[in-house]
Amino acid sequence: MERKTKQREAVLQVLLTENRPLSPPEILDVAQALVPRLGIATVYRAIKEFLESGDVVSVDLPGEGQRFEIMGKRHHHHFLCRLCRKLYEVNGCPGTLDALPPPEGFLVEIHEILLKGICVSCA
Amino acid sequence: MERKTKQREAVLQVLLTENRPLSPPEILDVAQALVPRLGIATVYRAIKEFLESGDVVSVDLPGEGQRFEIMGKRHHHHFLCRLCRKLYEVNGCPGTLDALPPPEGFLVEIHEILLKGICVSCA
DNA sequence: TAATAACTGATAATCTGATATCAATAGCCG
DNA sequence: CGGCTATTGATATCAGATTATCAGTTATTA
Repeated sequence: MERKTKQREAVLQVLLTENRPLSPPEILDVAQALVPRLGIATVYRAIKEFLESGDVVSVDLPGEGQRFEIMGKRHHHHFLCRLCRKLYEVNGCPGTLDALPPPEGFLVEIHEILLKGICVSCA
Repeated sequence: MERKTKQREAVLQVLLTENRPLSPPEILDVAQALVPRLGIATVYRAIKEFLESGDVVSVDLPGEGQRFEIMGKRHHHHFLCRLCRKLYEVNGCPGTLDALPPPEGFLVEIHEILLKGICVSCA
C-alpha cells in the first residue's frame, strides 16, 4: 500500500463507522455508497493490506466466513443473530473461565465466546 | 440407510472410540484401519445419514471445517490445540454467562465457548 | 501537465470442501 | 444359493470464497 486511494479509505471508513465485524460482501455493499464502482476484488485487496499493516483483524466464526473489524478494540466477544446473520460486539467477559477446566496438562491461551440468538432488529 | 454395512459401522465406531469431534478426513484416516479401501465419499454419505437419524451432531468451529461427534452427550464445550488442530471435549460450563450481557433487546438462545491453546500431547 | 507506476474493476482462474455419477460390489430376502 | 437393489469407491463435478490477470485509470512527483 503506497498510495492513498478513495477505495481503501472507503473500506476503512466502513469498518470504523459500522463498528462491528463485517464480511467482504458486507463491506462492499456499504462502501459502494462512498465509491459506487467499487469492486469486490479491491475490497479483498484492501482487507489484505490492512491485515498486514495491523489496522484490521479477522474474526472467525463457526460455520461462517471470515469477517473483519478494526484493530485495537479491547477484549470483547460477539453475538450472532440467527435470523439476519449480522454479527454484533458484546462488551464484557466472564474472565478466567475457571468454571471450565480443560483436561489435565492442557494450556489455555485464548478463549472465544459466541452468543447466538435474535438481535433487537429481528425481534 | 437400509442396510448394515461395515463402512457405516466403521464410521460410527470411530466416532465412538475417539470420543471427540472429528472432521471427515480424520474419520477416514482412522476408519481405514477397519475398512482399508474406504473412500471419502462414503464417509460423507455416512455422516449425512447419521445426522438425519440423529445419531451424530455437527460441531462448528471458528475458521475450521465442520466436525462431527456422537449425539447425546451432555452440554459441554471444546478445546482446540493450535499446534495439532485436534479438538477435545471440555466438561463443565460457566452457566448463564451473566458476566457477558448482550446489547439491550437481544435474546441469547445459545452460547458457545472455545478454548484454544496447546494440548497435553503437544506440550 | 506529463510521465510513471501503483491501483482499480471486471472477470477468469483457482482452491477447497462437499456432492453427483456410474460401474462394480455386496447385503438381504426368498 | 441367486437375484435384486442399496451401497460403495474412484473420480468428475459443483459451489463458494478468494486470488490472478490485464487493460484502463489515477495518484504522485517533477
